[in-house]
Amino acid sequence: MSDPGGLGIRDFERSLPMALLRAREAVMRRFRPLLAEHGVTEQQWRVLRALADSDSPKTIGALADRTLLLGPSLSRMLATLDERGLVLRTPAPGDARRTELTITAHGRRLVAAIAPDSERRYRSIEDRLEPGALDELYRLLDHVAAID
Amino acid sequence: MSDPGGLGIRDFERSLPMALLRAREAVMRRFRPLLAEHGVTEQQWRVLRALADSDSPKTIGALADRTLLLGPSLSRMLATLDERGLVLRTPAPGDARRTELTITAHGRRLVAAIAPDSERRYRSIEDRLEPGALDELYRLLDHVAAID
DNA sequence: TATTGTTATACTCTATAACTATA
DNA sequence: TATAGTTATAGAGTATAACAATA
Repeated sequence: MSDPGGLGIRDFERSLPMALLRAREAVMRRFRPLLAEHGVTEQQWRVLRALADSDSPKTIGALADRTLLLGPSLSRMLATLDERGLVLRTPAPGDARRTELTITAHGRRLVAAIAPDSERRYRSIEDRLEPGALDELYRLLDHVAAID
Repeated sequence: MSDPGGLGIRDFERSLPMALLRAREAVMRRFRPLLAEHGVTEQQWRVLRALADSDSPKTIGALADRTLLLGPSLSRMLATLDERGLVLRTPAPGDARRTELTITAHGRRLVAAIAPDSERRYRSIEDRLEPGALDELYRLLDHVAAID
């Protein structure tokens, strides 16, 4: 059924946003309980992961691009994470408009505490797919992400 | 860089939820302006598409599964769509607990009005990918969605 | 008792605009 | 004037629990 209602629109099952969302939901259903146990939201986890990823401090703008969060959302979230001692906000040397963000030792410990269970769940997903499926999936997703 | 911070967690770029989100964002960036022009949110569009897809009425529960929305969110949203004359809520014959939902003629006209532009944008995405990439992507996404 | 849906509540995120400080 | 970030505000969605009606 390629045009079920005769409305000139593709089948709902053939909607790329829906297919991406469904896959993401299936994955996140396995990770959300873990994040909840440690008191972090999905978006906060994105921020902590992005900061833990490298040792170089990041500006808020760079972090917003990387985590797909908007400036105002990030701004408030970072204040919360700062209060919890998970991140550090310092004025950028050389440009006082910028804020540099680094993850604290406490923040790193939180990431490290979640990591083993996270990797275990990740592998259980990988094990249910054909060999090489994830590599191919990443490749295609990167292509789609690069369209604009 | 497979374990950049030495925290036992995979690189942020190798996070499946992030890769799925990035791809979805790239796609949605092209569709959101169109939906906004017609005064529907992303989630409302999901509901209208799901209802337009078949002629058989759907219960709220079935619709929630299909659109990946929660009951309470759907409940309020359907009240709004009903007020706008886009959907119809009727008690299910035989089981008064259930509500059956159908898209109205007005709703179908809205879907049909958005469809051509939507399909055009969809094809422009398809054109930027390798031939067959979308078919393969759907196949892999379906596998991931089926893990639970 | 279990199921279907609604209402209540609190929280978070999205989105845009206005504003401050700095460049 | 442009840029980086914050604050303000409105709106929408997420998530859980409590509730009513029906099965």
